[in-house]
Amino acid sequence: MGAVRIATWNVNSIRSRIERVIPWLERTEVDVLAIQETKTREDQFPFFRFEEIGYEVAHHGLNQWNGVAIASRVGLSDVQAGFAGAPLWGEGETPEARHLAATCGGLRINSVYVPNGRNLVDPHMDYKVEWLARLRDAALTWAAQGPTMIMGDWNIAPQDEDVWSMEFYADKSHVSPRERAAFRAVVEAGYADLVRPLHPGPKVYTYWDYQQLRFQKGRGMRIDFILATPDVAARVTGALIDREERKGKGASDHAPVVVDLADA
DNA sequence: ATGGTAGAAATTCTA
Repeated sequence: MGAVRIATWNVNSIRSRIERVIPWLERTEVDVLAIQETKTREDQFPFFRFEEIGYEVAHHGLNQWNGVAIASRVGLSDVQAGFAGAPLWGEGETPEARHLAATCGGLRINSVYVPNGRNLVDPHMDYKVEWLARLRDAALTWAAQGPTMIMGDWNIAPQDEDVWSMEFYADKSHVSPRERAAFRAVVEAGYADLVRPLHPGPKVYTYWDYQQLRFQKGRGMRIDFILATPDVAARVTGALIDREERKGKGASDHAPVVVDLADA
């Protein structure tokens, strides 16, 4: 496989964002895009818009919440929705669309949308930590099977420098020791952060709340990550957090994160 | 001025 450009992007509704996503794909020449928060059922996903510009798409969406997809122009096979052991949500044991895997260009691509813990004492926080623990178990298996990438919205800021104010987040979700330990455990299952070495902080963010002019004020969080096994990490030739896509009317609250990989 | 932003769907939930 030759050089490839891989990206992840929480689009916050694929239907409301499609007129940004399609031109962005064409402009940036991304070969594989992992998408999170499609917020749509299968029958409402705009498959044709991707197909008409040369991408195959796999999507996993159950309702108006969550939803993950992978678009690829370097092949897309062995699609798997959900990983083995993934917990169900709540008393109702509701399945949620938070993981999709496919093989693209010789790489095993995992698009993940980690649950939002909401706050430190919410039941969603226990669910989040459990979900990450089970992801870690799956990730350990994947790392032994071949070149693997796990990318998406992790809803965790692993380091203090990954938020605009630790004082603001001190008693909130995303920065707690539990969440950070759960993220670190996935990394320690055999993965590297492909972007941080090229774009160290502080003040490097991938998400800015829509409220309070957070983007304009530079008040963001780094919560979207591309992790990969060492064989993939050794191929990285460049990385970009595309802040331009956070600008203007109709932007997602997340920026796309992009890496370039050299020939295998 | 008791709000604030955005999206999906249904009069509220999620982030």
